[in-house]
Amino acid sequence: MENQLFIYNTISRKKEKFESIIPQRVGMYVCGPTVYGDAHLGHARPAISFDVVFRYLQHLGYKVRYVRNITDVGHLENDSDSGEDKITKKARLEQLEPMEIVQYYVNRYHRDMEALNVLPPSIEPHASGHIIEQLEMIEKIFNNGYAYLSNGSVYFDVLKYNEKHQYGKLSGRQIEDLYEYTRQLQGQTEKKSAYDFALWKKANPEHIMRWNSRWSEGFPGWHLECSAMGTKYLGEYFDIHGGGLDLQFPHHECEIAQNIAANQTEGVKYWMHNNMITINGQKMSKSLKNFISLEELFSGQNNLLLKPYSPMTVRFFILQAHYRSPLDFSNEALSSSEKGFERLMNAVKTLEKIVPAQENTVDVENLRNSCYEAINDDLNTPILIANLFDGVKIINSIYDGKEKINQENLLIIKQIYNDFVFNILGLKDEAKNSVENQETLKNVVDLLLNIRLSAKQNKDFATSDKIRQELGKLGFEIKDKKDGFEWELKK
RNA sequence: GGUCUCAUAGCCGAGUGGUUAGGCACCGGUCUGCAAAACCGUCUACAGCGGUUCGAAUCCGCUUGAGACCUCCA
Repeated sequence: MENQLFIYNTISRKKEKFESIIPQRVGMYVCGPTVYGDAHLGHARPAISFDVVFRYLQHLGYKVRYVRNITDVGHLENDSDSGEDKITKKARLEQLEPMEIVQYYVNRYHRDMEALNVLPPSIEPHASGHIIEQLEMIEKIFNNGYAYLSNGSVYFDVLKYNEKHQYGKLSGRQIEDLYEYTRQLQGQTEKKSAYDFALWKKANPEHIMRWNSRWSEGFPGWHLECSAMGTKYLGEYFDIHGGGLDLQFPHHECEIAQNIAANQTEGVKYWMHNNMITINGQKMSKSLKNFISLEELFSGQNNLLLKPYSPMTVRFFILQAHYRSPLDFSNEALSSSEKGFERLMNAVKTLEKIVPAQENTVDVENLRNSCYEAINDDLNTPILIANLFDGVKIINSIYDGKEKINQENLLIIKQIYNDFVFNILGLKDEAKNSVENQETLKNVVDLLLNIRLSAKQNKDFATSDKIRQELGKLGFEIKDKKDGFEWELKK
């Protein structure tokens, strides 16, 4: 029951039962960022979605090798007609070494991912560190007759490939459909047909990032790194390949073609694609310049933001939608996530305060089963969260004395919240490491509230209200209980 | 122009051929010296038009609208 995981496989367009190729082991490759700018909300989505996949597979007892690459060469820029690559352009602009730019943004990417509580992958290979592997792959493709040389550049021969294989299999396209609207690109004349793509690009004189090869001094094509690095670290056939929906075509389609052309295997068993984050109904992306960086989100420094949102608010916001649905950004939505997340965290804290009874009136088994059912159904985190909120009602009712829980079930429900909230969804209590744990401050606040309690007992409400009010101004929330009080510090 | 996806209450977002998703907001109640928190309750939707069906928001068709990909993109 607990490991009946079903995953929606893009290539079959169906939910399929997950069965790893090698028992108890999973190889997973996810397309990482191109490091020429700060990570934005859109980057958080695959990172978090596949972080949950990574966490859940481990929870199920799999030993997972998770590879997420860093793209630091090769991507041609949209508005540049010189065909220079993105990293190079930024470097010349700012008079820095290309690798200095790469390092700068990689560091910042790591910082943002850590804030979001995204676990680091097992291996994080750089495209620039795998030029040899990419050259070897081109060699294989070339020798198998699916590539041709033109002006020092090597192109993949899509028409040739399509004679025996189906180019467009992943994205459900027919090659004829592609023909009509293909844009006129620089270098088009070098290609035999419009949909051929570069495996190796000869570098222009001003192009700084370049490597020697038997064809020319140049750099690898845009789709090759994932094929080469995936194969190197996970083998020619591995379990899961993930990435954004926008990479489905042509990027992942080209990967499949390269894998078959080089190794006679598609390379991947389950293809998973996360949907986009939109803003005003339109995809958030660097090229559309409608993005909000994670740093801005956390600090509130962006005109689109009414206030800052904490990393866990952002994570919770993303998890409240299914990974294959589009998710629209809005301040209202983020704010509700913030409050909802707080409610969930409060219940988890309440759980620690519950004293078990002899009798039991709650059904925690049912709760646990519905949680597994949700996550097993193609990682349905919104349903999982809804179930956890049902549990919040149970927890609060117990704490209010309206329901009873025995020792055994209390341990189970604690386990459920620990597993699902922290280990699988990867949420964490952001207030945890703050003042509430600082002994001295805690004592001081308790002291004040004990004075207030005496004042209340003496019907000196002026004093008691003043204490509550002043503490409130400092961010403390006071909750009066039957025989005393509770408090917590709101950020 | 081609391929495809989606249209759910004030907002965000699941799901389903017949039974309450959930969160946030609002309103009412319990509790409280007053609050807060918590709990309970109210409101209760599936773009429009046809069709299939005992029954459709869920299946089919059409219309309208939105989006993605076809070009770097998470």
